[in-house]
Amino acid sequence: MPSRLEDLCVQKGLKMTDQRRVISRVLSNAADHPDVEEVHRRAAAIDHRISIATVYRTMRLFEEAHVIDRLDFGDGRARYEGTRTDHHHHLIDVDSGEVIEFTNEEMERLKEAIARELGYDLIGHRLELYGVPRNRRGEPSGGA
Amino acid sequence: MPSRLEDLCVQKGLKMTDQRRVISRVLSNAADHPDVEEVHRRAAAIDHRISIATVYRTMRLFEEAHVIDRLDFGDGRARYEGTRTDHHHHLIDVDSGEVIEFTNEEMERLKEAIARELGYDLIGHRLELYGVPRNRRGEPSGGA
DNA sequence: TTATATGCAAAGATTTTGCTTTCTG
DNA sequence: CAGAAAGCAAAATCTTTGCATATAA
Repeated sequence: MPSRLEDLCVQKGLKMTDQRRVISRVLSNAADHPDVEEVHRRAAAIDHRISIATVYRTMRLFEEAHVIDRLDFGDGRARYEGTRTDHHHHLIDVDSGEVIEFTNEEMERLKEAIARELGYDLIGHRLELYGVPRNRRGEPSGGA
Repeated sequence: MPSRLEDLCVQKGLKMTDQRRVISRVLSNAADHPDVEEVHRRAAAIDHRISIATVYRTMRLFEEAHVIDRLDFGDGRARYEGTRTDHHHHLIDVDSGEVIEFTNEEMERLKEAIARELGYDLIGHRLELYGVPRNRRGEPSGGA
């Protein structure tokens, strides 16, 4: 059975190879935000005939076709998630590294309003919040 | 005359070398968001006795001391700006690459509220809007 | 003086690319 | 079959680091 993202690829007219099917499946099943190395690891577990170069090339292709979204959590490498219909954002728990997704209608409205006010049409945006759990306390946020 | 950021460094107890003074000055005078290479270029124009390695080390030091903020506009390298008192964000003009800064009190409140609702204390955040000028036309804004 | 900073070049990490072979449509 | 994709390894970016020398406090 074709994965959700595989369907999306076909819909967009992408030529489908075994590798792309596997990567589609990995990303369709991912509940998290894997980086390229992790995608490659999971893909290779399904079918080892897949190189890291192909993963890189495929991620770029998928990104340009809007099949996936590239994320950036500030750690120097790209993370990915399958493109979704809901506009959502991420809160990164800096203690655990956990990523919490959230949606917020007011935020959507506000972003549009700000862009319009500045004379722009919004075509993209990125919001990440970095936080620490509220009931855990005492973390010194001091220097080095 | 010491630059604004040089004062900040001294205030934070950082040992001041000629290189750090020059970098402080470059960043104090920057109205944009230079990357490391650009900082090095400008610093070397003032005093060539400064290596790219020192710029990297100094940027990290300054960032950790909260003398500067690291930004990320999604192009794979870090950008910097002197730390300011106002919480501001960036709208990137994807046509020209120009970066427009803005502040928005409602946004500040909203972010805090969202984090609190999710059970977190906000310690950082990042918001970038990507837009195209509204009075320039012809760009098909199609896509998913 | 003594710990710290700098320069240089080598090493790391992530991502891209040239070229040959393989495969999709 | 023709043009596109994959694999592999080399290269390109951006950033960090080891070590000897120079410098701030």
